[in-house]
Amino acid sequence: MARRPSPQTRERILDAANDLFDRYGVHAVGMQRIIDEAACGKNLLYREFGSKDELVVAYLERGGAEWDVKFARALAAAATPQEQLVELVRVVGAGLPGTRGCGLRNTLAEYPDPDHPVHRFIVEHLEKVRGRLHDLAARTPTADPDRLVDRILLIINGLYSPYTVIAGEGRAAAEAVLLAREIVSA
Amino acid sequence: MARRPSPQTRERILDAANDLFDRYGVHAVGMQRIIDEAACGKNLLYREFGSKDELVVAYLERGGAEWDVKFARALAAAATPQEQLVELVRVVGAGLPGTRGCGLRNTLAEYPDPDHPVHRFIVEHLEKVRGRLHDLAARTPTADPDRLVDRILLIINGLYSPYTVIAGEGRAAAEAVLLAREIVSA
DNA sequence: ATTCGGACGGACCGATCGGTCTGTTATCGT
DNA sequence: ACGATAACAGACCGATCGGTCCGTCCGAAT
Repeated sequence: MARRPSPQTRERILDAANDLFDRYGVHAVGMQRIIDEAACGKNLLYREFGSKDELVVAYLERGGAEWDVKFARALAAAATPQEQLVELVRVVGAGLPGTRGCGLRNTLAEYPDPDHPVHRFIVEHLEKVRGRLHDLAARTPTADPDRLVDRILLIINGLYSPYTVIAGEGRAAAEAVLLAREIVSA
Repeated sequence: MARRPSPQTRERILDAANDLFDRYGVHAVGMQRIIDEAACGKNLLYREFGSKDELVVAYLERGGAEWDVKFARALAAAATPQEQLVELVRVVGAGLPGTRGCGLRNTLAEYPDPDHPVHRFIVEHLEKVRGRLHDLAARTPTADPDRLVDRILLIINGLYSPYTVIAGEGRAAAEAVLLAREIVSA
């Protein structure tokens, strides 16, 4: 009959939101700014994403997918589970420059209300991450996989700290890999 | 002649701002909310603090002072520089429950613009922290104090991660102390 | 008792927030 | 060519943002 809805509009909007949320944080970015950046009508954005919260969740889903890529890359780059954990730390550190850290963790800080869907989504994702790390740790010769997970997460979370990200992420990233190597071989 | 300005009003306002900023983040808290909480007139707040940015800086100064207390406590609680570093990690971990992490680091994430006075203040403070850690590390028998500082900071920053703070800060705090102990005695 | 000035509440400012709705333009299928 | 519909722009909504300003009230010094 008539004009068909373009399937890539949703992606274009999400691209713009992703960039702005990553750079400035969720609360600091208004919907109009996203609309300007995406060069779309306000109607279109609210058709694709019913509310800002929904858009934020979509942004976080993409962030979670990026983490999956990191995880897969680390698994592929090393043979043993120990080396894979170290490689994961290396991948995280290598991904820091030019970013503001981890969108999921940064956004979690902006939504302290544990009942908020955005908060719940992030915690859920991070628990999944912990689960996958645990699976990996359980396949290492360590006597206490939980402890190994705690330590690796401590390092990764430390790398994602705003302080680390902004001041000298280079040194921290290198040191994190060395520390991770010692931890997994202990 | 007339009524004298009460010297504790400034503290009362700062108390309210401190509590709200700590709990919800800077961007999420409006001035009116602080005024309501402090039960003061809007005039008074803007006489004591010329703008929201100034109030935020005052809030961060108090956060910096709290860090100084933590540092002093760690120095007093142990004899050797190695043990003092471990103690510092322990103090940080012990201070986590019931908080949203570190106000300075959380606020840094909210002010990504490196030219903004709030951003600059935080980076300046954190560099001072690094300096004091370096002084401490230099008095340990380690061959590479810089590396030791990087590792301790990685742990502390990891503890202050929103993820650590919200999900299971107990395990992380205990593990951080153990890891710090291994690091300083390596 | 009068008066001076600080504390307070709130009206008010322009701008922006998230969100809704309408009108115009452009592109498609028939 | 025509008509249907998606995409776009923007007016508009109430609420809130940071910030200014004014009027009232009250406490203390004279």
